[in-house]
Amino acid sequence: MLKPPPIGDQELAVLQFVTDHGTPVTVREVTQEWGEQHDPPLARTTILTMMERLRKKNLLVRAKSSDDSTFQYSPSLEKSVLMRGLVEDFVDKTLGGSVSPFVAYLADAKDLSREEIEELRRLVDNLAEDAGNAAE
Amino acid sequence: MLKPPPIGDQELAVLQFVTDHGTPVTVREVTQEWGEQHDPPLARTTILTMMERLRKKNLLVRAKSSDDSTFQYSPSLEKSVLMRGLVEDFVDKTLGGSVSPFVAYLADAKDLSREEIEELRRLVDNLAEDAGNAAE
DNA sequence: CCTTATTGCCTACAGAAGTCGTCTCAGGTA
DNA sequence: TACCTGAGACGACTTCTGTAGGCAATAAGG
Repeated sequence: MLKPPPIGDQELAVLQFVTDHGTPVTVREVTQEWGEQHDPPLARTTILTMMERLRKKNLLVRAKSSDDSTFQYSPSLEKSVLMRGLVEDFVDKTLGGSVSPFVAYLADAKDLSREEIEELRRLVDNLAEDAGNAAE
Repeated sequence: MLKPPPIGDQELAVLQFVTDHGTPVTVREVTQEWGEQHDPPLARTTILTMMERLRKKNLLVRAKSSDDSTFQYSPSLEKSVLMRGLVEDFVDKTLGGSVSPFVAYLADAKDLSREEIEELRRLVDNLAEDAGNAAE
């Protein structure tokens, strides 16, 4: 798992759609529910191509529908895992492994909900605790 | 400034190098101090191309060196501003505006240094404070 | 059986990114 | 002056992404 293949922006968007959809989807569904309500609507084949490319990258899997007529695509990773990978990648590659810029950004560019802040705080507490234990 | 042109990974790496360098740099310096210690060392012209492309994107500026023989490149954005832009972009585009995935990532992918944790805590405290004030 | 819509596959093409080779020009220096 | 060198400009080639047209097989109707 040394080299997660890079994903294009649009590819990612499709992947997110499929992932968020919950149940397996067909190309047509993605086209209609996602691609068509786009500034220039995306052609069915465009979606298909992207989904196939995602499949090559092992981010989607597909299986024949029950009536054996079309393919149903599903994400091969759980959303949380996917997200984590994305974040990890970003932190590594763009932020050079340091997480502070991320939080610094949050600190003055975003207005987080109270819950989010609370979550962050809890998280940091956990972090500190773990680090403390690990250091023993 | 609605549309910051996308930056390639390698381009970004160069930009980071220049930004972190502090003082203006020449193409040769970047080549020697950064490009050459790469798995396949990067040719001078490669660096030059990337730096010029970055200049087209207004992320680098250049000026003749004092002896008027070469160009000195400097970042056109401060590091913090650059970082923030990158993070903002990522949060928007990839995380769909939500920070929770980031938090989730931290929650179990971390090995943060003690200093980093400290910094995080400080930031979170600030966050909470600001939110409190802003909520008035 | 012939026609038409649907699905999947294959191919293509333009634009960005990554990587360089080559050309040219300003300076030195023998 | 003739030649070598460092620096920048250009152009070229490759891969990846985004987008899609066309074709073949299959299902659905007459």
